[in-house]
Amino acid sequence: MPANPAPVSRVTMMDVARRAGVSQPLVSLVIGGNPRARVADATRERILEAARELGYRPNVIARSLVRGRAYAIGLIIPDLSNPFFADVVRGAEKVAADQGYAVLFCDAADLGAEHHLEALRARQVDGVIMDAMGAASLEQGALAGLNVVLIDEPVAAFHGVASDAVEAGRLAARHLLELGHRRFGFMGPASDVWAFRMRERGFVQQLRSAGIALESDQLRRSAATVDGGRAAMRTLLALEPRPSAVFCANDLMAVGALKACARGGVRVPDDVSVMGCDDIEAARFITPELTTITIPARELGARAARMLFRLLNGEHARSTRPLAVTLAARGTTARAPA
Amino acid sequence: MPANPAPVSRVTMMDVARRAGVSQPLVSLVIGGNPRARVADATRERILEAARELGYRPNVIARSLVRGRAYAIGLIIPDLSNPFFADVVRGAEKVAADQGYAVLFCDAADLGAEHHLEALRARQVDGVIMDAMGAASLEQGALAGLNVVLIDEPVAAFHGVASDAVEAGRLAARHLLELGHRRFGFMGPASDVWAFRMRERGFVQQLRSAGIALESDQLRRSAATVDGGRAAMRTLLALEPRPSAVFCANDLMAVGALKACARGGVRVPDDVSVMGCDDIEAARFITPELTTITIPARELGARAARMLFRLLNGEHARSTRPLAVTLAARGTTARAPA
DNA sequence: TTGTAAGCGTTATCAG
DNA sequence: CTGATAACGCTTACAA
Repeated sequence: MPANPAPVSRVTMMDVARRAGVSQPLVSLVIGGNPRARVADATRERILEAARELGYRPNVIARSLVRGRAYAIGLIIPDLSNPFFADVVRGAEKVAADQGYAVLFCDAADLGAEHHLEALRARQVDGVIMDAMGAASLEQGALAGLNVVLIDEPVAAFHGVASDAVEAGRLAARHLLELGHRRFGFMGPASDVWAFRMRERGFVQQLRSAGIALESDQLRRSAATVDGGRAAMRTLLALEPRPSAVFCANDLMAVGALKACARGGVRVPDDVSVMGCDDIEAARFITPELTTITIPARELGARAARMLFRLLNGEHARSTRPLAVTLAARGTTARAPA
Repeated sequence: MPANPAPVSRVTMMDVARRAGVSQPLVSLVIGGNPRARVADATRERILEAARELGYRPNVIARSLVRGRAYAIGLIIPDLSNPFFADVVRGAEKVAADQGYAVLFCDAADLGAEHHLEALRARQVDGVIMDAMGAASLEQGALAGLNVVLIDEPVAAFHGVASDAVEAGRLAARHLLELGHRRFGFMGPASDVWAFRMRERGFVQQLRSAGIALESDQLRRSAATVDGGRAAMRTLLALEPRPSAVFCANDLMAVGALKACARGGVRVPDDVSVMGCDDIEAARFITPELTTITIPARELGARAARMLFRLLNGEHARSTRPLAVTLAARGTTARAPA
């Protein structure tokens, strides 16, 4: 059995200083790599060597305390089991790691955003990235005084990056219309998550401008999960007349919808066309591959991180325009049946 | 546009002390919640109220410095785009958050484990969880002096938790044998990741004890991804005679294998049975649903975290036996064709 | 060029 | 019970 807890780093600047026969602050000067530090080359060498021999590693905590910067950011997402958010995390983590920042990962599925925000505050994080967490509905002041970048949830009071969710809905509608569909269905969660609302809006708008109105029974509210999609599709399939094309608020729902079709003996895309939104990797696992709207999840995370760092550096973090989304026409959509 | 960087927490214990008319250390005593702190009820109340009014929040960084504990752990995984690891992360994060620990998330896909370990060290993390990162092949000393818990990679020198990977392979073989298959294929990555090696070993062993040997051409080396699986399956299908059952080292490969079958006009499971391993959620997205071995990813992460905390508390972290894996017999396997 | 002194926000150890 | 006083490891003036 391995040995027990060992202190991580016992070697301090003081140790290095003693070994090199200099004062501790001088070590700080050299190690800190301050470019304009004028230290005799000989001493510098001596210090660096002493540090190397001792295996010295700077203590970020101590540095944080004195500099008032934690060199860490918080990242809160609704649920890592949705691959879409996993990509957002990857994008943000990469950028942060490149900058030498740590990412304090928080999944709000269990503990709730407020709780995590409290914890992040206590850790003095330099900023927080939140994805689709209903920032508007957070307890008053949960975000006060924090450097925040919101993903896919434009709120005037905060910085943020977003995908072009309305366009996502429009693209879906356009694609389906072009295939000759005239009778539609839509499914999305009841929650007030911005991206879902906008996707729906874009979809409905585009249909309307083609002279097609959606009755309320063509518009199903259900959880944004596979099970939710399955349930919603069942009721949609029971409609009379039955929609020939269905747009799902995200890919997980679309997968559920497909399952419901398979179970109900409804052929996709021959009898009914199904579209998702997000373009998670699994969209191409299924057969036929899922027609969907590609949302650049990784880029969303990466941009949010970049924007946050710009903020932290006092640069003007101009809010960029929505990230472009694109149609990924694949196998679950086809011309409307005659 | 929102306002610029604001210091996170300006209120210190000193402020609270002044407001309550007591000394700062006394505030620490009260706030620290030390149960055996004998403080006059009146003063305690006064302090707590002052803290509330000022909106005081403890500064974890300062506490960390003096206590020599960061109350944070590092979590390094190979690649978050594999949903299996996302589940591991979820499990570990939940446990850590419950304990008031922060999780410094590190994806080794881009920067490499060594780099992240260095960064985690500098942050004085109390411990590190690593999943399938080839700890054995890490640069000498990269883990030295760190409290480490390894997932799915038993190394004598470190604590760890693992799934029963050999049994996973055996279960797959047994299932396929029971279905009457006699001619097999296996695909796995060339890397020396423990879990993959053991899955293969269990599979091969079980077949051998049934009197069946695998020729080298029935054993394909390929990346543990969808593309890798597709490529491997292509060559497997070209074999003469062709295997009637194929076990893939993980679900992503199996998905790729399925794609290759579809493309090659090979019916699953009628012509050939395909099995995966992991049981990621997407295993049930496809049709027919993927027969696979369920590896309790979340539990793996959760246990690793629990074990790490036991370690940190100086408790004897008994290494538990491998986590049980189970067969999930679904639609991609069937009786061997006549 | 280098050393001294002060302080970041806490906790912990002692005397009063 | 309470309150100085001294760390924790580092950065940053300011002296020498």
